[in-house]
Amino acid sequence: MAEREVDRSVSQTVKAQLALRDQILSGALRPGERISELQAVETTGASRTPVRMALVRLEEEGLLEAIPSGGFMVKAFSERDISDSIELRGTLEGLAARFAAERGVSARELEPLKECLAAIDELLRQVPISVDAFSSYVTLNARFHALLTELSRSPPLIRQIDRASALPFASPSGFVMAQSALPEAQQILIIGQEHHRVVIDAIENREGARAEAIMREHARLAVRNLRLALRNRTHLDLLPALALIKSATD
Amino acid sequence: MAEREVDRSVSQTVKAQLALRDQILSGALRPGERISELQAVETTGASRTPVRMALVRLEEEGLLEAIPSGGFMVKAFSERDISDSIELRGTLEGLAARFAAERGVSARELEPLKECLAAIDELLRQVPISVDAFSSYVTLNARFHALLTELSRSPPLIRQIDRASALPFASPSGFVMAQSALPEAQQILIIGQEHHRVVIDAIENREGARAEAIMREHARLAVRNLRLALRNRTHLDLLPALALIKSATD
DNA sequence: TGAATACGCTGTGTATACAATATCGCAGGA
DNA sequence: TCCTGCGATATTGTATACACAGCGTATTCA
Repeated sequence: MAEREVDRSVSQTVKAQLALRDQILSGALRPGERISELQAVETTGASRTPVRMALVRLEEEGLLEAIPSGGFMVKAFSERDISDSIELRGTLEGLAARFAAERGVSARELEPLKECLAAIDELLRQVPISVDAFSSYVTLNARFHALLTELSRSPPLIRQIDRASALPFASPSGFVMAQSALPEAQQILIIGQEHHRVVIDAIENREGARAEAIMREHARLAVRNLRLALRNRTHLDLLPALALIKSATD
Repeated sequence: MAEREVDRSVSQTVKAQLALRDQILSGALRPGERISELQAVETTGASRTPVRMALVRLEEEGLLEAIPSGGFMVKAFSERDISDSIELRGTLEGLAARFAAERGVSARELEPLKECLAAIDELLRQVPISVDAFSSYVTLNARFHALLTELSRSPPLIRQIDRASALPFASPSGFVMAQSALPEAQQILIIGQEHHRVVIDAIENREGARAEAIMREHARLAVRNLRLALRNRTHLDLLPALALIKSATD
């Protein structure tokens, strides 16, 4: 134990998990690289048990992959893996929107969504949008998606959506940031906001099919834009999560 | 250590996980019941570290729930949780079928699916179906769904479908067994088989939307039948997985 | 007699020691 | 020179010990 000071305010497992995730997302650990427990113990300061725990959790999140002979490696993603993940989440959110519409949502429950919508409207009034406003947009957008998911009132579905969003590039914030690299960024944000407006309207009028369709379109748009952004890799370093893309895209 | 003989042929973690899952699914552990590590150590014969590992994995599978103050409890499911889980998997499989259709599948890749289909046809020729044949049907059906999922060639999607099928009542075998309790069981199996036939046809003709629609319908049918089966709880003990349903369905 | 405090026990989180296995390198023989 | 086998080393899997926290109970004081 010696002089290693232990921070008791937060569990060692969580601490190790966060530290490891940072290392992966920041690119300190390259995709495909094997990650050894001992090495992780040194860099995180926790001991082997919590580190192992953290590694297992990160595997579940999808950031790591178990090596059959033992140990873990940083997972590498192809461009298609990423677009599939986004479309996957869109499909799940579509189902959530349909559940919300079919099961009925009170005006009171819809209130936070509408507030979110209005706040984003306010932000988008700026042309061009400032860096600060964009950052607020990312937060509000994530909040909107989370609230929408909750409306489904289906714990199994919510759980699954959370898992699908665990990969940084598949999270609402992730793909908004990817799109921001495009010159048409502002236009894209405005279209996205239009989708948000439509889905609320569809849920209010209990039109399940329409609510579902618009969320899927929302995701498909994101996929198209991500492809564009990857073509002209200009400001792509904006999105550290993309460090996970394997260099040799197949 | 003393006289505890250790089985080295399979990892202790896996052994503990299987033993615990058996206990949960067999109903030895009631839903909502707290499960203590020490108790699990005694019943599984493994030591605390692998047991903890197994508990974490079972939590990820969705069978257990972490208690904030520490420890785990057996998760309880409402009837709606179960039908949502089935519909969720249907939606995911629909996406897989669409991917398969849109991305194209060679005749060679479709071969195993068709063999599966033919084998099931053979089984269904018996009227009424024997217990043995039914058991073969369950296996073949699971195989069909797994093969179909593979055809999507989308690792993220396959991964998600696997997770969605982890809960026993959400797996292909699970809901087939639930439906078997109904008097119209034979008829239901025949309709299901028709769905299988259509999805292969749609994939062959690259009709993504049709392939997707039929898989969703497939799941919706299962949900309807599950509801029926739960109404007249006659042979419901056929499905041990349903031990997880909380007694007071909300 | 009731309430409050203290003590003890059960159980989890963490650390570390030990055992088993896989991989890599080196040496010897074909 | 290449292949194979054996050994050493490194790393994971497993077991257990220790510490701290939460909770229940019992005892004492008002």
